[in-house]
Amino acid sequence: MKKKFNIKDIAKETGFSMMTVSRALSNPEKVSKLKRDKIQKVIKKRGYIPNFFAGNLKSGKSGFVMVLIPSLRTSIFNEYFSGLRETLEDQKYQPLVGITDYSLDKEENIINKFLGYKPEGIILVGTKHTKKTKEMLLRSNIPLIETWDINHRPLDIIVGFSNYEAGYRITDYAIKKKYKKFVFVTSSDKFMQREVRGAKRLEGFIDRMTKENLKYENFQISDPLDYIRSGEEIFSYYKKNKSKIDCIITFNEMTGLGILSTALRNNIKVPKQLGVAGIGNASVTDLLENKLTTVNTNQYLMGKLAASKLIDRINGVSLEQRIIDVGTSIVKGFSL
Amino acid sequence: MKKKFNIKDIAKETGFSMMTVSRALSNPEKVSKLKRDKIQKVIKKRGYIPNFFAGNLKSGKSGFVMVLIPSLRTSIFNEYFSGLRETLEDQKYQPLVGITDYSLDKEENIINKFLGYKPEGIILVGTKHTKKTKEMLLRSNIPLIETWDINHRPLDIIVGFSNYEAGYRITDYAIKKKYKKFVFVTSSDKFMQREVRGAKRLEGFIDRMTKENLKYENFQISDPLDYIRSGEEIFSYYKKNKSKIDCIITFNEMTGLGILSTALRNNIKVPKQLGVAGIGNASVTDLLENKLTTVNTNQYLMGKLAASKLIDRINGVSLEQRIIDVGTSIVKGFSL
DNA sequence: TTGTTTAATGGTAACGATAACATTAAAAAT
DNA sequence: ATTTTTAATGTTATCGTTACCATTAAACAA
Repeated sequence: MKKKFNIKDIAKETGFSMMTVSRALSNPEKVSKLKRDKIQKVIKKRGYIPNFFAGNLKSGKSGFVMVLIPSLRTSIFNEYFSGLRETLEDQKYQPLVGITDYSLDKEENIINKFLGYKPEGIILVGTKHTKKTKEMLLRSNIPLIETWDINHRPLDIIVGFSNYEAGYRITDYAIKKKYKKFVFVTSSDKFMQREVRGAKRLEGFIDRMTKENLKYENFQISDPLDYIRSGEEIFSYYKKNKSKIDCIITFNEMTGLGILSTALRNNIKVPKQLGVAGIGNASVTDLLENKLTTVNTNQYLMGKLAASKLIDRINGVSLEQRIIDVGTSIVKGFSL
Repeated sequence: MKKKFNIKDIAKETGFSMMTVSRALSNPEKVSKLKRDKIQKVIKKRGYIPNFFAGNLKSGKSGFVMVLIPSLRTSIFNEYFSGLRETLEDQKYQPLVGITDYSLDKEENIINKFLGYKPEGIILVGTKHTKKTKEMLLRSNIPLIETWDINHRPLDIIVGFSNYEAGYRITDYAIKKKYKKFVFVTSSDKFMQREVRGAKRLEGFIDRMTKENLKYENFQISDPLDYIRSGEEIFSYYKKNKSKIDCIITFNEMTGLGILSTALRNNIKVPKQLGVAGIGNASVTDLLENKLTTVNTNQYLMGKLAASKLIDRINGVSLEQRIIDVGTSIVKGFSL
């Protein structure tokens, strides 16, 4: 094994003490320029790489921020993650990324593991967590942001939007467009236990429907990650029940794109014959010729805001609000 | 500050030695069930969280794998990253994600920083790096995979495909479809210094063109990350030069989707009046009603393969091949 | 001049875990 | 009964930094 080169060796080679070398690295202004330069020269020449583990161990500061995301396989969370990452990076925090696959149990496991990296902050998606997750989080006493949803009892701070409102709003918009016969698409029950936010969107839809005294169906797709296939599933359901359906609203945007694209390919007249809308606006939503009508949930902003509130919190800045609503708004497309 | 609870405290509380506790955590089978259970009970009761930094420092093993990606803002790297991540996670490795924004200098900076986390492996996108990057990587002597490209002088191991071939192949396909007047879209020169892989795709295009004695143009978009706007830029160029263009090939898939969608929206008859093709197949490419013809570059497979080769390498498994080509293939859409 | 502040440096003791070796007791082999 | 092997545990010495406190010299003030 290669012999490691460390601060001690630099100290020996320069003749300075270890502390001076350590300071030259982390508090350069506390060391005379002369020594700093000599130290830098040796570092360059020998290719010294500091060991963060040692530093973190002693200082107790890791620079890590735990970032948990349901998935990065589809593009749903890309903008959100970019917002987070850019802001964290600007402030010299290193995101530690974990993928939960929409599973609260996986979330629990990852949190349990990641706490060992002594993150200085935590950013989660969703406000629903297992009991043990909550216990761990509270016990750890680490600044925490929950995102992508709103409730009135944040574990620490929430930066999100109301999924209920999103469902309600797009439904309201569709009703005003005179559609009468609705289908709301969610993932299968099995998956829905995970997809908490989808359930809230459905609730919003149902409430608006009920208010109008309209009937509706809830169609469930088998694999929410495969939106191409989902599109086909929904379409074949539509074909069988054409007379009973004039508007399809999906619980997320990728599924909306899936059914929209399939419908167009099958020469359905959208939005005349069939209205289609989704919820959420990953930037791909404006790609289709027949742009998807959807609900803007401000992912990028939400990411940026979540990160900056977290950093405020880490730095002990006092916050006026613990619940920050980034809001939702209709994105008018052509599909509805 | 909250008092920390560590192995020493568990040792005290159970009456066992620190080593027994340590073993109960990392080599449970080496500790009698009786003690293990008691230790587990205390851990649960007190919410003990191990400190990875301490462990890593002593053991020299971090469990980290450095994963550098040009961008996660668009969906181009989603599948690749998912492949990587899933495989790494299966083998208990924790990806440490860095975003380079397609910049070789940023890549250098991130590598320099991340080496401090003592990663056990490194996975990069691309085979072109700054001189200092190469020096650092070689000096570090850490198993390394380069991806998304092929050359014959790998720093360590390459798992990729030929971007030249991808450009050549889609052009060949387009020529066989009888298109004659080509535009190849890349990003602006400024950006192209970064977009090494785009340049190679262009080369492949040019070589195929030259062979056929066909003339062509190279149009450059201003912001490759904004494919909606790129679509409009390309389209307005097309409108001005309609008579001189019957086929547009873009250096990546998102830009291809951008121009395809804009063209359709403007009632251009694709593929009759205008052929459109991209290179690369993020799963969104099949979304459009008029599905994009493109080149499959096997991202998910490449990710999985890169990760598993890396792990082999970490484990000292001897490899027959240091250059692994995942290949490319035409994805027949309707746009060309 | 003498006392006081400031800047630059160094010595020592951790941070919290584990590798490596040592020990003991029990089980197996002769 | 004695030796050998195995399993379970403990002791000690770090891993590579930085916090903390001490020291020295120079700069400034009274």
